[in-house]
Amino acid sequence: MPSWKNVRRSSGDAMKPVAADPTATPDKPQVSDATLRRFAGYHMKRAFNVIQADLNGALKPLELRMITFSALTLIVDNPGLRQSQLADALAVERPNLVVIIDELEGRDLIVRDRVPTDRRAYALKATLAGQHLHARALEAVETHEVRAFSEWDKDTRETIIRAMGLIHRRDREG
Amino acid sequence: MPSWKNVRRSSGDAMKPVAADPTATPDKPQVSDATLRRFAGYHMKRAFNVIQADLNGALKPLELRMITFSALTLIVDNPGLRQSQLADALAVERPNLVVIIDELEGRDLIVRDRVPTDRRAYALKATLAGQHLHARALEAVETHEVRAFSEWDKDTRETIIRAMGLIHRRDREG
DNA sequence: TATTGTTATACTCTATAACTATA
DNA sequence: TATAGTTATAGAGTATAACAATA
Repeated sequence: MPSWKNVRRSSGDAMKPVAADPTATPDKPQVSDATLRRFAGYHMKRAFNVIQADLNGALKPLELRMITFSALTLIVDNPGLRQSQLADALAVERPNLVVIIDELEGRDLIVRDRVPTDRRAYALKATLAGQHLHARALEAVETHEVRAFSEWDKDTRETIIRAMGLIHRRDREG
Repeated sequence: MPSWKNVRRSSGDAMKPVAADPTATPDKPQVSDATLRRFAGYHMKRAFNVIQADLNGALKPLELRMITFSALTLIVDNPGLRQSQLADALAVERPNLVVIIDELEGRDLIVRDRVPTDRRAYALKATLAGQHLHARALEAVETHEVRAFSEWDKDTRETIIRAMGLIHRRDREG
């Protein structure tokens, strides 16, 4: 008799419905995710949602989110960066970057300086306040990463970073 | 002289702005993501965006998305599943699941059967058409995974699945 | 009282077309 | 003609409060 646990699928019975066990306990039966669990994409989605929510929580006291933190970081590390370069580096569409920059500029964390040699473009620079907030945010994110990935040993962490890098580098270049 | 490449930060110079190199070539200078690159969360976000977009492309011919594919899979594997259980298994809020179920039901891929013993609840079951579409979708997703993760060797793939599993299981249970 | 499914709503993220001012 | 930044807009995804029917 099929049960909620250990449901397995093969090409042979793929079309045969597996009946729900009517004698299962009335309190929550186990839901089998045996099929989905085979896919790395499924695990990535689930894990990333947890990480992102958790990171945003860690940045909330500084009124930053993952994306505004990332933008601020790139501006601090690359003063004079233009919006189009930043959009490209963050893999964000230019129109969507505008509101992010507006937000950071409105809080006086960065400035939009005109580029004298190209009056269409802005050179983005962090203000002193922006640099200070960034330093605090960096600490918060570092603390978060240690906590969020505490179950991972060093090798696992390096494998993840290398493997994820392969994916988005291929997308960038291929 | 600081350049766009190889910008590194230490606590000592964290507050000192690194000037943009005004002599950099007018064509795209390199943007340093040295700081961000240290964080696993950053790599996960970038990689997951690529994978999700790619998977949705693979499912598009079947008019499914990642979330509708996942829902259909769980219903096929667990006939009689209730919406609240499915929402829980998918880590989706119940209100948001309603429209997903509406969509699958509207396409006659699943049915909402009343549960005789609890007239508040629905027992979700895949129709024959739903089972057929699911079998085709499963093939598409399997093909996609082989292609999407072609740079990963078997060990890497297993490490990812195990490591990601640790994150969302902790979230689920802790 | 508590739970199942639902409606309404809102906020974020993402994606595209079209405009302006410059080059 | 092409590019940088902008506006407007639309579609997903996600989250919460509150309701009707039922337990």
